[in-house]
Amino acid sequence: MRDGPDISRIANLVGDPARANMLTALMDGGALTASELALEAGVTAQTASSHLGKLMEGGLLSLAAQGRHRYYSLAGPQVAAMLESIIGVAAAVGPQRTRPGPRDAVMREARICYDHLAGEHAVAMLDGFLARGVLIADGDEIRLGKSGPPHFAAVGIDTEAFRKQRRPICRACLDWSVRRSHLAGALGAAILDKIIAEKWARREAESRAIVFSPKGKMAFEKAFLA
Amino acid sequence: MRDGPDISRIANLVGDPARANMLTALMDGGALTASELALEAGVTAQTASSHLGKLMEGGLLSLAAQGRHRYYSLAGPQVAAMLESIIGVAAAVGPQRTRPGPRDAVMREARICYDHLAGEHAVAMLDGFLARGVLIADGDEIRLGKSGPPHFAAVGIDTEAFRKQRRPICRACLDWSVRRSHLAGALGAAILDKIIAEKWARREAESRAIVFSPKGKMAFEKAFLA
DNA sequence: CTCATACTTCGACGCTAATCGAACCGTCCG
DNA sequence: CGGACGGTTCGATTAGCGTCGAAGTATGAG
Repeated sequence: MRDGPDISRIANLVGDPARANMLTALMDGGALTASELALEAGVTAQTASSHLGKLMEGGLLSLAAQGRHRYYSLAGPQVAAMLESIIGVAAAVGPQRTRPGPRDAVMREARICYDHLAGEHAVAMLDGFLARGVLIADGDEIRLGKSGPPHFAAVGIDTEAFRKQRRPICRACLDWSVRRSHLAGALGAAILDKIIAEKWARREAESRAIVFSPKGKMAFEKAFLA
Repeated sequence: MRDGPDISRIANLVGDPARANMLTALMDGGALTASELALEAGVTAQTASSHLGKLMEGGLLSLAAQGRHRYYSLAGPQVAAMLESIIGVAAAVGPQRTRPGPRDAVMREARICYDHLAGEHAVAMLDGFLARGVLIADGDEIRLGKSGPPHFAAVGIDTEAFRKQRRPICRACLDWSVRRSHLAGALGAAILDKIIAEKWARREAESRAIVFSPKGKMAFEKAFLA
């Protein structure tokens, strides 16, 4: 009845909550294992496997098998752009139903995004890193600047050790609330670890929100924003 | 488990074939009645009404009630852009499954889009109209040029009669195969009517493809491309 | 008023698809 | 080797949704 490519087939793939969660978790361009994606989506491994199969068949994901791990990632920037635009519509249209309460304000300020910090503080932090040359934006990628390693070593984060991992050290991750990038990757994860370890902030129960203590916030700003 | 707006809710709305057809039919920015959309989607009026209700609740459509007609249109350019990007992914990913056979080549060349001509011939025709000033592009809209009415009157199409209808005379409709606009609206429908009435071309059975006869093609080009 | 048209609501049917338990293939490690 | 772990496949259950027939509401025409 209609011409053109099968748009509903693609949209239907994104239309399932579990699959949508998986896709958004991959939006930073990274690769995650099937188990990680199952956890992210909040479903069991079998269910996740079924979903991943459908996403593969639909051409939205690409797969890199390494040993007994299978790393899934988005099939390309076009897919990421599509998800972006859907998020845009959902954000423009969604507020009608989820009224922004105090919890949401906290979420906007600081929260956990997979394993790193997100929200206004995270965006400000990345801005600061880039402004001071601690990190350098290289197109889509982010690299350590010359002053990077000593800067992080001063607060007890060994960037040299990251190089041994397969995981990229720095990665930009789009922040839905601020609409700009924050820092993901191994370094982003290490910074979050430090925030938790130093007890500068604590996780809200049953939520992804992060609440800084007054003293913790000052220490955090001194360490990463100065 | 995940932050941000409810992306799966939006995608799910587009994920149904009937709804996807309705949305793509509205992608030219025009407004269509509930009955027209039902026809476009290939479902009954009741089913269409149910779908339209969901699309409204989801914030993807806006509604203008006029008498006993209810004109639905996309809620905004953001929605259109989202659909664009989904179409882009579907087109990039789809070809793997529907290999382009001879039937598809015919479809690309000429086919019916609701009630008007689409495909390469249709795009070339609109290009010609605009180049010669028969039609004038006015931003997103298309109007009749000064030479328009006599030009169409010469082939037996009375553009004056169109003015009595509520339906817009000219409308641009995005062509999925050529990725540029072709002519829709009352004038587009009248041209297709003439093509069929003069037996310049015939409809393929069970398909939306249109096949021109050699003589018919010459007559068509003489009438609309000269 | 009566009839026709445009559209929505109600109710019931059928089918798809999401989900999980359990069993089945691999790979890594001791 | 054998055991642990990561992933997928199979099967069965269940819930949700799309679909249409029929009835209901509103608008317009004669």
